[in-house]
Amino acid sequence: MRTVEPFTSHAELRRERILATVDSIPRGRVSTYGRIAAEAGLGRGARQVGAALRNLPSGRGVPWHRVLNATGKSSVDAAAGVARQRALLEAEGVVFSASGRVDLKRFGWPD
DNA sequence: CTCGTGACTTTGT
DNA sequence: TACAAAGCCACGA
Repeated sequence: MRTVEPFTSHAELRRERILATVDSIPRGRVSTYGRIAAEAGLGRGARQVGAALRNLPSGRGVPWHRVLNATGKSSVDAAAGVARQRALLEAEGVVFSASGRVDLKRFGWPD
């Protein structure tokens, strides 16, 4: 069969690379929007990473919860969302400080 | 082309 | 540690 790539916009390719990178974060580790952007070859496109995760197609199994901001905190707005993200990470062994932050020196990825 | 927006980041108090 | 301001970047009105 001829994998005829029916039209893949530049924006779509970029999004795929972002999701692929997020998907490569090991279980029990976390990364940041900025790092993901760099890893995916977006330079300073941290906000683009956030945008990609914001409208995630449910059920694709992307470990969105392993992405935190540069200070090690959740950037998800709704309190319920923050709690869900934290629960998922704690279930993998990630530890949160009293101020609700994750030590990136210890759980950050890539090392 | 200019403006406003946003799961961001860096810098300066 | 916390907050504000400015920087940054793709998008869409």
